[in-house]
Amino acid sequence: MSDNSTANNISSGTENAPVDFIRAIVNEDIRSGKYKPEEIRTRFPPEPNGYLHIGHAKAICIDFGIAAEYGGKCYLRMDDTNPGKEDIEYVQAIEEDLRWLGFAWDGPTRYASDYFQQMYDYAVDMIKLGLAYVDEQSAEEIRQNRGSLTEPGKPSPWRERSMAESLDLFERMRQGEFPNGSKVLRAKIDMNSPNVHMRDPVMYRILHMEHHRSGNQWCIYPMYDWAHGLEDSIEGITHSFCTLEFEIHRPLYEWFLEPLPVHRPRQIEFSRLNLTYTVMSKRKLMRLVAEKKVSGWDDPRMPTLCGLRRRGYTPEAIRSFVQQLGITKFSGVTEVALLENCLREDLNKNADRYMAVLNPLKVSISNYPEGQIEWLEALNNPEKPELGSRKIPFGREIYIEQDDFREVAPRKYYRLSPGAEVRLRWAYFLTCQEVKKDEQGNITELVCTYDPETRGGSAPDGRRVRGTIHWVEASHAVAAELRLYDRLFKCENPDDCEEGQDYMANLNADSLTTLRDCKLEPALLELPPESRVQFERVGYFCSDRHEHKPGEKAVFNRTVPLRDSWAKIEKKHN
RNA sequence: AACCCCGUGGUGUAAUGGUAGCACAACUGGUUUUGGUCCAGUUAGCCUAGGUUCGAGUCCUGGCGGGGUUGCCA
Repeated sequence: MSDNSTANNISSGTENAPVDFIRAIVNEDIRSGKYKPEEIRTRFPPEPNGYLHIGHAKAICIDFGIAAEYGGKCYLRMDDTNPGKEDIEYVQAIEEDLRWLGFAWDGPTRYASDYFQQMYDYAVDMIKLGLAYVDEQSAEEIRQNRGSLTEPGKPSPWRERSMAESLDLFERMRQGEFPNGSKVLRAKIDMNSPNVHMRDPVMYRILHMEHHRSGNQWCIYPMYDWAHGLEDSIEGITHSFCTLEFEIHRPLYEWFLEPLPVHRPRQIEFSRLNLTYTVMSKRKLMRLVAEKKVSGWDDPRMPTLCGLRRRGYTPEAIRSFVQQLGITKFSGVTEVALLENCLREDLNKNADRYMAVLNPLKVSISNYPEGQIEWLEALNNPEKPELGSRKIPFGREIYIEQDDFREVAPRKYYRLSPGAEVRLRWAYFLTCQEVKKDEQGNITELVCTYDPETRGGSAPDGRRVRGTIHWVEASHAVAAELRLYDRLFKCENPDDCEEGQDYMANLNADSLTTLRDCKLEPALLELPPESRVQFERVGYFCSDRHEHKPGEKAVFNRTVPLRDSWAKIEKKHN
């Protein structure tokens, strides 16, 4: 994987970042001489049973970011120990999302399934050590005998069977002599432990099932607690980062490794990311897809990385967001506004500006020569004049935004109204002379005059106008489909709902508005898919990855609107 | 209910035991050929009660509050 050899030096922006508790631990391990900086090994260990989302991005930035900062290595390992749920489709999607986010793992993609033989051998050792036994209770019996949070468990009748018998049975489990669910290998720990995970946890279960990588080579599969620490150990991971729900598993993680002659990584837990107006669990996201509430895993309203990508989010914005989050053990909820701020910050600097009219209103300029088109110069990005300019056509008939005209202008309304003068961005001053309507009284067209002296947008006499509006010349306008996305849920916490309902009841019915009669300046049609741009005064948009066809069909997704202080003013006055 | 973890402005987070700071959000004002951006400013915080200490957000104990755990999932 030569393209993976580049260092992950895009960093998570840590130069001036405060030292969080995880980095403090790593620093201490280096200071004490336990590891040299370049020996630091981390891993990102997804289970290939779903798509990566913004919550994973936090883990990814921590895993890859910390390894990179110390000059260590970070591996990508598929935690594929449950063939019933996993699939190659997800492996490829995970790899693609990771690359898109900007991270390169060290070496090839690794698989827990590649370690099945070693794990099996160590399990045999555990039996020989008297630390594991084959149990023949049913799943139900095991559950019952585990006790509860308040009551101790009861030992299995098979708990004290001989080592030789367990060895024989375990070997035969592997050979496929027994049906699913008939036997398991269990660790012999403590049925009275207040930590229920220590009450003789299952290490192996029988699953006669084809695995997406190992095929039919195995019919017993290791459980997470037994497998994960070994995976980390085999790979020489020094610091194994995971989320808080695994905290209570840490004693087990350590218990399994302790008697074995193996390297012992340190597991460190941090709080997972929660976002307002968002659900994050795979199960909940899966249901949105299955019940067709969204168009798929990469629907631009989904918090999946592929969804955010299609929406127009940049990898830089996501990384910057994670860096600003910090790392703690406190389970809170982050406002999605912070993410959006990171996005706008990046896009403001890097997105070229264009003009697009979402809801067109036709304007005829009565004193502009009929049939004449002139090409005016417009800056691509006022934030970066060095990015140059482009030419946009201007003519007698143009479209402006319906919102930019009011027959009766409210106080502080700086846009067009009868008799009022505004500036057409990059073009001329315009004054509204006449309003045309149909029989129902709907405004169909405006007749205006322009001031030829104001070409480019400034008046030689020094007169000023308060408002500047965007526009698109009619004969060159490109028809486009624009998709305006809003938050998927209508309340901050989608799980906060009435008795008998669930998060599905909190879906925002207006999370998608499709506009099919939009008018774009011609250059936009030529942009390749996934071009991120700003439609001036409107918002940031991204040409759709799948449906936008350069030269043929313009389809843009609204990534995030521009801040709209006029909307605030108007709301306040109503 | 038992065990584990965690409590700093509205939100996310800083602060060798020594002046509680940053970002986002909200609100003011300024600049502006995007009602964008940018700039300046305002509001607002150590869960609580004791203890240790010259001095506690930080250390100890209790209380309260929140999260996690009771799959042959990860």
